[in-house]
Amino acid sequence: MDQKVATAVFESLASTVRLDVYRLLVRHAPDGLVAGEIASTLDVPPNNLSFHLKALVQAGLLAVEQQGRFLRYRANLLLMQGVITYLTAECCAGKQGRCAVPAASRRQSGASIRTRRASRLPS
Amino acid sequence: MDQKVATAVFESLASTVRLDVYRLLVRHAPDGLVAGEIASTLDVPPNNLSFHLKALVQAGLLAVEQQGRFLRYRANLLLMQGVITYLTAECCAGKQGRCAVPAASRRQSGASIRTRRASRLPS
DNA sequence: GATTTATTTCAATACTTCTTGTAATGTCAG
DNA sequence: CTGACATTACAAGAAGTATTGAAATAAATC
Repeated sequence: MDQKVATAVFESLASTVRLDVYRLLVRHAPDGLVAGEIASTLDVPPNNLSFHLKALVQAGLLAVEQQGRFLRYRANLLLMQGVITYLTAECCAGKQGRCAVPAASRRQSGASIRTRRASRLPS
Repeated sequence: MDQKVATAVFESLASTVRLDVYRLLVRHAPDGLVAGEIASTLDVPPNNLSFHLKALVQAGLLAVEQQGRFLRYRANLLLMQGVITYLTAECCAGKQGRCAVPAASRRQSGASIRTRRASRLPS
C-alpha cells in the first residue's frame, strides 16, 4: 500500500454516488451486482453510473467481470483492509497503552518514527 | 455515522497533503503536533497547511486546541473507527462464512437488507 | 440480418477544489 | 507599547470533477 493507492481510494469514496455504490456492493459481497441492478437500486442514470463505476474499478475498489451482455461488479474488500492498515500504521508511535484504537483494528509495523526537535514549544 | 460525515471524511483524505497530515498525527497520537511542526515536517507552506487543517477539523478528523500562540492538532481516532464500521456495515449481508473480511475488522449491525428481484440474469 | 437490451464513450457545461500571495489576527518577549 | 512570531483569512486564477445528453459498442433474441 502506497500513498497513491490510498489517495485514489479516498478520492473514489469522496463522492456520495460512489460511496453508495461501494457500500451496496459490500452488502452484496461476495457475489456483487450487475450495473443495471446498481443503477436501479440507487436511482442513478446508467451513463453517470458507468462513469463512477469506472473510477471505482480504476481505484481498485471494485472488480468487474463480464457475464454475457451484463457486467458484474464486486467489492474488493481486501483493498479496504490495506487502506485501514495504511492509515493506522505506526499508530501512536507504538507507545504501549497510549493508543485509543483497539488492537484488533491495527496491524503493527516494525518501523520506528524519527523524533524531531520541538523548536521552542510552550509548557 | 451518516453518509454526510463519511463523505466529508473521504473528501478530506482524498488530498495527499491532508492524508499525510492525518497519518503524521496518527503516528503522533495522542499528543499531536502544533501547526508549525506539521508544516516543517511535511514541507507545506503554512497558509496552505492552514487551509487543509481547517478542512480536516471541519470533517472531524482532527481536534484542535490553543496553547499560547500555538495551535495543537490531534487525530480523532474514534471517528476513523466509525467510518470503518460504516463501510463494512452489513458486509456480505451477514451470510456466514461468505465474507472475506476478518471478523475483527467488522462490527455487526442488526438490520437486514431487502433482497431484490434479479430481472433476467444470465446463468 | 434486424431489433432490443445493457452498458459505455464522448463532448460540453457547470461546479468545486487547490494553490499562491497578501493582509490580518492574536500572542509572547523586551 | 513595540516588534517578532505563529497562524489564519481572504481573493483570484488554474486545475480538476460531476452531470447531462446523444451516440456507439456489443451481446442476446427474434
